[in-house]
Amino acid sequence: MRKITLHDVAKAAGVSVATASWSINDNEKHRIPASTRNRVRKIAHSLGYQPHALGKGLVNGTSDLIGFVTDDVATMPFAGQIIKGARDEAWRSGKLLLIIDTGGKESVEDKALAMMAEQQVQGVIYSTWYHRPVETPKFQSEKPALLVNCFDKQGLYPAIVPDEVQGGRAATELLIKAGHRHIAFVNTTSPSPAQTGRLEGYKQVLEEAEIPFDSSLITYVKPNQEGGFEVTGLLIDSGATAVFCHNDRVAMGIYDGLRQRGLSIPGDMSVVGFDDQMVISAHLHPALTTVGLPHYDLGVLGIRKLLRICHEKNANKAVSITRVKCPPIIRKSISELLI
Amino acid sequence: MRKITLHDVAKAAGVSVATASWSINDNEKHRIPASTRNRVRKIAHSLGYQPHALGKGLVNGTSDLIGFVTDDVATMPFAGQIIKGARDEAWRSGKLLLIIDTGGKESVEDKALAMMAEQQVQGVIYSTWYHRPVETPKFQSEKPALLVNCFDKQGLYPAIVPDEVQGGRAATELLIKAGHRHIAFVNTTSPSPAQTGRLEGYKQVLEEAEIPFDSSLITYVKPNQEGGFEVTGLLIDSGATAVFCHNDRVAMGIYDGLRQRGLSIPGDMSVVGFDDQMVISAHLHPALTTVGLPHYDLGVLGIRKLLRICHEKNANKAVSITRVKCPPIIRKSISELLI
DNA sequence: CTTAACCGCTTAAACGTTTAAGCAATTTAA
DNA sequence: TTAAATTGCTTAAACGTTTAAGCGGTTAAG
Repeated sequence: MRKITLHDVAKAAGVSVATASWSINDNEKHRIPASTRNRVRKIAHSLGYQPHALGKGLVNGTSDLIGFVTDDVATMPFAGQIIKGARDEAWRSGKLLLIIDTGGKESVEDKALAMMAEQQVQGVIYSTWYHRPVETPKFQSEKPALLVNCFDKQGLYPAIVPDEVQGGRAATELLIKAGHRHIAFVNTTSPSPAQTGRLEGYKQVLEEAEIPFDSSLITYVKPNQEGGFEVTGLLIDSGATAVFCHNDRVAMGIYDGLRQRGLSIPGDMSVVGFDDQMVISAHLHPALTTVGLPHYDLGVLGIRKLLRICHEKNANKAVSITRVKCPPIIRKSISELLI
Repeated sequence: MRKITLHDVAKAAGVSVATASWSINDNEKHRIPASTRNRVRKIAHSLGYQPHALGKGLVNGTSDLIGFVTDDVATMPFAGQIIKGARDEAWRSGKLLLIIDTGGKESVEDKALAMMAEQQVQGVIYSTWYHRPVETPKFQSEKPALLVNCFDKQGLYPAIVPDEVQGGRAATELLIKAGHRHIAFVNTTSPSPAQTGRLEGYKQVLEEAEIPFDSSLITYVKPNQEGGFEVTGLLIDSGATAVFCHNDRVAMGIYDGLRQRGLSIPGDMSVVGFDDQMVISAHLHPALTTVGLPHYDLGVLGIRKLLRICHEKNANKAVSITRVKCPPIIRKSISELLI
């Protein structure tokens, strides 16, 4: 049984292919009377007609695919939310995501961008699993492109990233509002927008609360469980009643460290994480109060902006960085301090 | 600047499009003398010619995309390895993965399968984030299809799944070899191939070691941290010296429970997990010995099998389920028992 | 010396769609 | 009553490839 083409539908309906095409798609220039349109549609459906994306794409000059190049979907799993957001938003416009993860290899990345161009994608989104500056990707076509969860050092493309400063503020505010005044900050040793942005937010809020900045409350560790575990001693010695951790994994390590010393959370120490890495944060004892990364929204906004650029021919060339809010997630790891 | 087509290349090289096409692709039926071929290729390259996947696909009757439909990439992150494996193997044959995750919604799934058909994919892989039986997906074309990490209840399609029985054996053997005789098994309450398979493996190994099966050592809990935490009491009372946990999250809960009672791992209790969920298992104190799921391999084998089916026209219709080994991952949570 | 095979290439059809241009019949405007 | 506009459609070109068929010219076989 051969595949049903538009031709078959047209013949069955006793009209030309042109009429069939206009009937099935709502072309605004060529209005077809409802009677014909419905008849053709009914016949198309009864024959089991399925449009042929390749034929369509060939004449339109573009497929209905949107390229999504990322360094690694799988490794840092919670970043998969970016894809989810992008997929949902793309879906709403009838577009499909063509995802390639490159494993961070530049050769793969170049090939990936070339393949996207070959596929005649509508545009390309370039995304990373953690927020960072990147070398400008070598987009292989003149199609629109933008960066999500990263930004190119030369500032040639629009970018959408989490607002690290606001995130740092949110975390610190949670502790301040609970009455804490001696708030340690366990930062990461890896230079990144997160490292500087969250610290900046922390400082801002302290200043606004008129708490003098005390650099002995700031420590730098590897951003994982081991880092948190090892810094616990210093943390206790510092006299802090609360700690803002660079991320949930560090917080998890500190949980371990405190428990090993017989200290309780939040009784002896209030803890705030960052990232809202569900597998961890929601299931620690007690559940961890943290700040989420707006991954889903990054994806949604990325596609939305990309499609907007696709549609406006008169390219609004204002290349800008959009910062998206990081929401505080309140659970059980902060104690209200009596003042 | 218009896009360079094969036509442009042909004209520049002073040959026909046919010759250009044969020169650029290595067609085995039509050999073109090396001199011509190299000349054309050089010109194509210097003009910056990029093949047009849509034109190609239209005449070939298929795109170079492979459909990958999954219920949820993002939620259960470690399953992203399936995609990684699939992507790597597809890449080796110059194919691209067209991934759609449906969020488990049937309406989305049906639409997704329809869209894959529209895109003229070479074939479709249907995958789930945990191993389970599924209703037979409504594949919308006669293209090859197969299931990965799941199998259809009617057995209409080939499937590739983890070997749960062997995994259960592997976990239990680790404990037996360390000298344990009283081995508890904290199973999940959710019915699944994992639930029955791992138990079966546990039983097999016990029997082979001539340890009588003791049903009081088997408990059933929700497969997460809370489940593990809550069962810790029972576990201690059972007199077991070791516990095989349905998964790493349960193990994490048991870590918490034991620690809260001042018991140590592996001194007071040896623990084996399942899944090798890196964020957890590699970073617990002590690092968790567990059994990995062969997600990456599932992906690789899935694509390999799919492409094989694509190529053999004389459809070898032997619809079979392939079971892939689950490797033990040895870390620090088992103590050698002196016998 | 004739016939057949081969070489290196060209011509042209085909894949399934969209859409500009055009045409006959009918309606509207003047 | 006639010209102009509108309606409802058709024809045919175009998108960028692949590939079957064919065509002169050379070489090999008999």
